[in-house]
Amino acid sequence: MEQATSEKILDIAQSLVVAGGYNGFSYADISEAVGIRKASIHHHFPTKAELVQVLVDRYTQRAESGLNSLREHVPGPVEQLQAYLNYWQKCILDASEPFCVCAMLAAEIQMLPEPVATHVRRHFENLAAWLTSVLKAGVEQKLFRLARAPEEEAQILMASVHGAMLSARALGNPSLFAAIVGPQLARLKA
Amino acid sequence: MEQATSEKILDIAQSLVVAGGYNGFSYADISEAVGIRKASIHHHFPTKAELVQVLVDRYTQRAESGLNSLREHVPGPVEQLQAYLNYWQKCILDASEPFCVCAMLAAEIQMLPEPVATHVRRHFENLAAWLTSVLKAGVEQKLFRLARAPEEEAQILMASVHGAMLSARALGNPSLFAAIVGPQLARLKA
DNA sequence: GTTGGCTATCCTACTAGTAGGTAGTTCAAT
DNA sequence: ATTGAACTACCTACTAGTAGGATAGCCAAC
Repeated sequence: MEQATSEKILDIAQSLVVAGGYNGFSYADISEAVGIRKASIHHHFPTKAELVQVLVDRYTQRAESGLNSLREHVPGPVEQLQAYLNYWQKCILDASEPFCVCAMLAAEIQMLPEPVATHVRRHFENLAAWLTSVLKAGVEQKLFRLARAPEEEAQILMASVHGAMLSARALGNPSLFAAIVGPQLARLKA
Repeated sequence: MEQATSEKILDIAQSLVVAGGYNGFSYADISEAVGIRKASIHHHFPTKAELVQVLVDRYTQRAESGLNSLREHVPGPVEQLQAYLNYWQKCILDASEPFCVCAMLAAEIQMLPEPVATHVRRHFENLAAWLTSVLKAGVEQKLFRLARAPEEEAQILMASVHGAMLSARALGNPSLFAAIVGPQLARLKA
């Protein structure tokens, strides 16, 4: 089963966004990477704003269903959180996706087309909500002992994850991600 | 005393970088904001890469001397750290500089001209080193009790700061910065 | 079962506008 | 007289986006 062209376009565009943000790539870049003419990309995605909007939508959709399936299939809040962090650790270590699309776009949110900005904001809200729910479950089962409200601890954890991605990238040291994020999980455990 | 044109150019360029990153602005944008022709900017800064390089250099220089003067003039490691965090909290709340130039550029470090990337990396190293030294001093004076090595805690703190900036921006909630970063300082205190 | 239409995909060729950058000039202050 | 800083005018390359045509597959109707 061949992959659909529009999916290929989105895949390439996503890796380009991860590398350089919204203004860091052009239709010509995608064209070259996919092996298709520029005009053909406009056939699938009339404007750049639409392309990125669909891209972010797909990303948030996948993230949400991925997180929810973790919550269903992984036993225990501690393991769920660990699985989430492991996922990113792997992505960063093997450079398959060394940065979160939405974190990248959030940095330039002021310059983004409004619909894209809205989707990015929603991803942050979703992620915070997921982390909150896992923390709450952990507290109920006496697996976590939090110094603050679960909502607050979720925000702290999310910020640590994004900050750790940034440090790993800035210092060119992929293993820094785990070194920063590991202790943050550890200190939540009861 | 009128401000020098080259400084005006750097000021505008810096605010544009903070808003949209390296590829988020053009000489035309600066031209308009400064009230000068495009070619005149090239007189001061022949290439965009040089302009941003000087910009980052000025930024890191200021940051380093600012941090060092904190360490000299503010009594006590706890207060020094608090002063650093307060500085950013103020910048974000009054929107005067709602994001760190180097954090912004670090996100797109793969696409930056090599000399710029090097300067950005150095800022991360400098900041981590400053935080480490303050934490060490605090431990010696029994003001901090760290669960990990000071170098590690410094990385965690730095990541929290950058992640908190990102969350505040993404969610359009400036006060989120303090809500994330405050508890991180609190948990270090003995 | 072949014809004819419909649609999806991709193409060539083009547009207007913007990117970073250059050449050469003017002009005031040294 | 020289210099620094500004200017006008321009260049080439690239940007997102458009117009219109070629090819192929599918799905009737005959």
